[in-house]
Amino acid sequence: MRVSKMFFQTLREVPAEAEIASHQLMLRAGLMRKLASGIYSFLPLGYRVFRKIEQIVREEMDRAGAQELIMSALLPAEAYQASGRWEVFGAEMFRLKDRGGREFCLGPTHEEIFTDTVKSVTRSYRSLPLTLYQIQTKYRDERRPRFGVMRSREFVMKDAYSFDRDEAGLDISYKNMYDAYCRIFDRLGLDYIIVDADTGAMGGSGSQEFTVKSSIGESVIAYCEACGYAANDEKAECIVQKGCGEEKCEELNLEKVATPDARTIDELMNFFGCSAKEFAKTLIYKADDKVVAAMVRGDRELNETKLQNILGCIELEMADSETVEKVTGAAVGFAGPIGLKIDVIVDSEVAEMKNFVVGANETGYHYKNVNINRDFKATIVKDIRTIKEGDPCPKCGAPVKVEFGIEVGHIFKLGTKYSKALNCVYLDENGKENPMIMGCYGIGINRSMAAVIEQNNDENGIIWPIAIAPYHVIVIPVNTTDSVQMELAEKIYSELMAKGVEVMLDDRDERPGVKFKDADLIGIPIRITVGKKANEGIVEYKRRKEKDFTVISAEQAIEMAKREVEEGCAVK
RNA sequence: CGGGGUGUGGCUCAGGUGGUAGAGUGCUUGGUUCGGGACCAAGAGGCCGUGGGUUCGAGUCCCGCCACUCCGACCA
Repeated sequence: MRVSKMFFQTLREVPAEAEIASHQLMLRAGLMRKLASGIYSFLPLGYRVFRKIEQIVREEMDRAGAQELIMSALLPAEAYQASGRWEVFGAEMFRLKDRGGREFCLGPTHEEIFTDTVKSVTRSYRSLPLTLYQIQTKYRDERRPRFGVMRSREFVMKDAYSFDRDEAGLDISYKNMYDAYCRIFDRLGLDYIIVDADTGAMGGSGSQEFTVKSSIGESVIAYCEACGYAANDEKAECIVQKGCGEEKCEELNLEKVATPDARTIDELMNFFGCSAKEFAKTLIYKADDKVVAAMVRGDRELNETKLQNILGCIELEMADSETVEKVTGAAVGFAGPIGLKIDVIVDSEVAEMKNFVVGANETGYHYKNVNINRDFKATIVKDIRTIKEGDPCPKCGAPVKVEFGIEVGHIFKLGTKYSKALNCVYLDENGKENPMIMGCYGIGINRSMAAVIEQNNDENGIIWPIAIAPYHVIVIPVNTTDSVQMELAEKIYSELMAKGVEVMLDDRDERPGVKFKDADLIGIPIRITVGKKANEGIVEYKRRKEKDFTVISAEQAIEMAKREVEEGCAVK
């Protein structure tokens, strides 16, 4: 491609809307343009990268035996109503009606539609196992689109769905996808970690996230360097640290204390002059239509995902102050478990505490020396807190680390959630009907692209891995008015193309500085500069990721580039 | 959904106390340059987000709306 003819534009200044490196660079390098909040167009240069990522995903899916198809993004409501997700998705689903008033949505994900399709085609155990996939546009009306393409309202996802006869078959299909995902993210050049995750709105029995470590990531992961345990914060199990002597502690007499103006844990710490660990927070939640109380230690954060899973509710939110006052009979800030008439879910750590402080359900008062079982009863005792840096690893007990990550892939064991809801069954050898056992597997294409940039950039711009670079090589004649330079540049350009190398020729009548800056910004892995020594057939060969260049003959440069591209794109 | 901020050429931004628009960059043309975002000159490009109000007169003041953006949505 001749740069003079290319539809692209680089920006010298950082667009005001972009906060993070990948977003800034994608705009500055002219890979994409914003149309509206969370909605982007990909321009030719960006789309080339996009398609290469898609292609890697496609190759690995095919290699894993999955079959590609494509479904509409515009979907009738029925299948989602059957699975219950028409309600579950809530405001996040783009909904619309046709002229006849029938309801549709723009698909946020396609479990229901795949299930429905397989149901109508596949009847026999002989046809299983089966894995299908598509690379298709998804729509989610995000609460808050952010970070460019990292969290957008329209995005492309590779979604795959496996159908098996039994759990053992699912385990094999799942592992197969797991391995394919590792190959995909390896080929994309990403540094990632695989963590256990909650199944969330998808339902099912197990799931793992492929996460790229990054400070701007929105998922929180806890991992153990000692044993390799890794899970996201929604999932990471918390265990109770024993041996602090509480067990032997004598239970003191319950005492009601006037605590005017002390509502928050900070205020209470001041008032009582002790640490947050000696308080138990009582949080009032609305779980669908039911109101419940949940208790965690003063220094802990409640884990809403865990609580939601225990309660089995669809929606979970903190109760408003009106509800809190009605249920506790006190202003917000004085809730406690004693005398409450609603279910009380107690964190396993709180169940081990002795003589702690809770709200008295009376404005301006707290109880001290509270003890579980003597003073109140828990409806359920379970782990409902969020893991923190330094907490013991649930596998080996060593302190865990907590970091942020970008979720680029997610795999789930769905089980029969959708096949039962939509009656997707097969006949086994005995002619008996059984629901298919499903798995589903997603990769965000746009997000993966942004993640690669997050991990591969410097102050000058993007540094693409060769496998997904928009072009492999850029040839820069320093002076386009010099016919010797131009002739050599043209020769290198056409010879590289003849060898199957994707190459740009920066034939613009610009000063060399401008061309170098642009080449660095858009991150082309190999740069061949044709300058003063063109008359001797000598050029400069420079890699984007390295600081220095080497001076070699044009022939050597062509050979070297060809070899490097072959190596960089090779599939192991 | 709650709170804050911002809307002025493609991009980054100026425009006290009201008097119908500027700079830099980018773009076009000519010239001088030519190894890390050159210089000179001449141009093109804006119903100042939108609707209303105040006023002789609104980019500027008042009200509504919209869009974009940041923070929060774990406060007991």
